[in-house]
Amino acid sequence: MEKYLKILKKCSLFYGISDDNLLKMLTCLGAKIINFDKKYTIFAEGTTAKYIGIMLSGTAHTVQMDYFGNRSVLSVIKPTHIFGEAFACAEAENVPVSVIASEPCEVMLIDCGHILHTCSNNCGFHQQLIFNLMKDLATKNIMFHQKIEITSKRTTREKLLAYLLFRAKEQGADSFDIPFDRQALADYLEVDRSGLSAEISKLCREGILECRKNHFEFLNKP
Amino acid sequence: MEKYLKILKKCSLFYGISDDNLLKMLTCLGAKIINFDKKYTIFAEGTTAKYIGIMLSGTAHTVQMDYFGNRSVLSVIKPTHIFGEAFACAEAENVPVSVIASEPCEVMLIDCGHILHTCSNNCGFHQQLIFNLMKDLATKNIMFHQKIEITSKRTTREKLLAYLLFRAKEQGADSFDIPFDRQALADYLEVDRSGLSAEISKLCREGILECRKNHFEFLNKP
DNA sequence: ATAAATCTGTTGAAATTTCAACGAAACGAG
DNA sequence: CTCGTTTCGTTGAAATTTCAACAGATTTAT
Repeated sequence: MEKYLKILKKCSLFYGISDDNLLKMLTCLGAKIINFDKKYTIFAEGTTAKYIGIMLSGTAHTVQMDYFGNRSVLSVIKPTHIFGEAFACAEAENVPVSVIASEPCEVMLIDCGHILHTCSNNCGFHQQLIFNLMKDLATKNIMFHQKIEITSKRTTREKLLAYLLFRAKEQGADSFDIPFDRQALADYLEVDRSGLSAEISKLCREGILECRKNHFEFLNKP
Repeated sequence: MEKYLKILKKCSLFYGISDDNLLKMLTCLGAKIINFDKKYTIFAEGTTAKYIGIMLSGTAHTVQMDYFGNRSVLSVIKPTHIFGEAFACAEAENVPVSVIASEPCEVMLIDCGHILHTCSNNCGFHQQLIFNLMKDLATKNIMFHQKIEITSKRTTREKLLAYLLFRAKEQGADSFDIPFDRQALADYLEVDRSGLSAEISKLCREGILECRKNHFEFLNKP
């Protein structure tokens, strides 16, 4: 476990908890670590939520499929991020999304019941843990607002610009990277991939944007 | 306060707390009650979140406007519902949405700091309150998933059907009401109002649906 | 009850998106 | 390095959405 301490300390779930206590707590919580290869399913749609996941290394996407097989990417999961906590905390019986590794991953899984119901040993850190979890849930709530704000735009161009302006603001620079390839970006924005490519080209031709793969730069903000 | 007890007891925030304790707690929390007329702003976009709201009577909508003035309705708030808790718990400084009364409302406001930071009197109910708040946040998180699932469909028809099928399932009947007028439904689905009206008419002509104002009935599920 | 305001359904034209198909470029495995 | 695979940008046609405008229905205010 100790080899993951550096990552775990950056995880919002463990904010304000000392190294010693963190390690003891993980044992107490029954935390386990599992590896997933690229494209493997970490949490599967339709199953019952029980575990909270913590990404230790690699990347995964939260993905939703509709009847017709259209894929929608809801979020990107990077090291130190936690995931699945909403379904676990709400005790959902039929999770409507999957979490899929987009590159090889190491994931820590913690049974949510162990967090919510203070253990018989009554470690005092549980209070802090619960508090951290609440702040995380609230923050994710707000992130969904952002996704909805972006995808509620009516045209591909507006969605793309709204998304890129958010990322630029987030990284505090006109020059920035995004964590999606074209198809994943199209899925996130809920638009057609080819139409998205066309729109990116158009913005470049218009001198508003410069783009090389996942790297973008605003030349003139619109 | 006592006249609101019946509503408050149905509020998920106070689940598992006895009447006596609830009334004592409200005093301790400094809860206050405010009235809003139709169309009045309860929480304004751009301000700092501090209070959690509890709807006592009336209805409100969570609304978001983009640069160009397009309105998006994110959720409907009915009596017993709580709102604003995500921003208050995350201590957001610039709330990106407004809450607007869609009919005259009575609202209870509680300073979120009073909930999160156990008071000096150290009433024991705070633990339960915090637990309830967490479950609420997790549940709302899942509701956003649903909105995203619906609006990620590509056509007006698919969005409308996805929405109506959710509502039918929710109310456990093929005959059901929705809490939106046409414009609000169009805003929720992120589509054009006239196109939505046209699609509703079309579904009725096709014998799939029957519709009278806010009341819908599936004759043949698609 | 009446007038004013709001909501709703319809239409057709214009704008936009989706879809399918293709070749070029980038990537990965052996 | 080369082959096979995946990603990417482009295109034009078909499908869909948006927009603007209007009239009938419904609701609200006086």
